[in-house]
Amino acid sequence: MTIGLTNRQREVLDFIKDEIVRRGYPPSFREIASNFGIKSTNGVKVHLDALEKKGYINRDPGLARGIELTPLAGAEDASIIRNIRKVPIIGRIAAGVPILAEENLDGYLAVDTTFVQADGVFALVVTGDSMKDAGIFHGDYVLGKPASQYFPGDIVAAIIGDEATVKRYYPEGDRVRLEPANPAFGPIIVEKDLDDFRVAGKIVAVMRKM
Amino acid sequence: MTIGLTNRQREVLDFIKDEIVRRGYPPSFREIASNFGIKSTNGVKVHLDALEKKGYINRDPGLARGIELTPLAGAEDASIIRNIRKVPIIGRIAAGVPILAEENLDGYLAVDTTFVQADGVFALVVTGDSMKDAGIFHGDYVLGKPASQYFPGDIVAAIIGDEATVKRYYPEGDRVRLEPANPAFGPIIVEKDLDDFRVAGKIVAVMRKM
DNA sequence: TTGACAAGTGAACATAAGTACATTATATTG
DNA sequence: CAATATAATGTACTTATGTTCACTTGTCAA
Repeated sequence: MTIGLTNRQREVLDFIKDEIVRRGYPPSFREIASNFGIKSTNGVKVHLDALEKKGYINRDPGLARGIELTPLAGAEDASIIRNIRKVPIIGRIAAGVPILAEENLDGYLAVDTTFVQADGVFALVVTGDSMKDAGIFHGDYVLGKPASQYFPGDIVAAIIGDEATVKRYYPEGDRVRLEPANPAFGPIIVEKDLDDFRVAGKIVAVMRKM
Repeated sequence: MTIGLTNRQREVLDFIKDEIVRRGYPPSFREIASNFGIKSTNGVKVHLDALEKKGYINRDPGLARGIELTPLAGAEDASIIRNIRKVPIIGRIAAGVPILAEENLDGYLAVDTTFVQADGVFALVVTGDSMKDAGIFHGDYVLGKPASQYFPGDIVAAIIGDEATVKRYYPEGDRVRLEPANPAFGPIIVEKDLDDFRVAGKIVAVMRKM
């Protein structure tokens, strides 16, 4: 058995999905057959059996139009909404407005609640490889969670002027040392009470597209 | 005719909606009947005829489970969940079943479609730090996408026996070298055609909870 | 107190839809 | 070349599902 789907199986699965979206219920064997020019319902059955064995659909034997899509097939049922948070993506940071202000937003990222429980979490796209050794690369999304207090060694998203940067946080008297995790970079030292400096949140998750 | 819906008609409509959400396809006459303790399919038919006449559903005569909800019935717009995929999390891998078989599943992870477009993508929790230098740590979720072909240097999820491992893929004749990204670990060499070895997918995303 | 409507029973029926099995064709691969 | 996987055909069959019709019961308003 092919591990993935054969071309034909994929075509059949796509047709089923389209029909469900279009009509609200799955097609019958004969409808599938006629769509593909297949002249025997058994030709269809073989495909559906394969799709079921491979975990893309579920069927109750004998049930008319009883094709159930599994999440594998990209079925999105409403139950999913419960474990989802929409997290604002912070883009360019405008001066003088709160970080989560609309001007700064660059869309939303849907995130499973295993990654964020709290409100107020935001996402940021990392630029540069200064946190490489902490497994945070250029282009990664990081999720930041605002906290009332930050501890030495925390990886935080800090706003300096109109730029956000991700670094390790080390308070040092009335200054803060922002330490990269990459020997090729040096630390940034800033005055704690500087007007255009603030820590926006502690990094609680990293997400990378490859 | 009552202008709005009678209580009974509303109940029936709600049941139909629930069933569609729950199973992905509408109930049959007899399923509706049995849910309400109605002993004749005709009892159901009268309700459905009324619902259709009042514009809450559409039906194709004679069609099994051919109930279509109209916008009047509150066929909610799914746009909130349009950009979300549920991805199955592979846990322990049972022998002799496809990797995505139910036995292997350990729940689902909701993922933004910026991270996965294709179907068939699965998630895996990484064990060990053998891919540390590639920014993949112990405990990270990785998303794997089955492909028809894998190229040298691809980071892949490979199944060896009942274990999944994430490594760089290097084909070498009739063998495959699975190369870690951590000098503390050595490569794994396996026969390509070994029964209990297969490449399950190419890693397309990494997600880390911190 | 009649009529209209909602809600339902029960049985017979027609057809839509899934199942089973034997058989064919065409690639691919060792 | 034999073996295997994929993708079908065709027929017969079973069962799931929708339809029709005659009849009942209860409620409510004219």
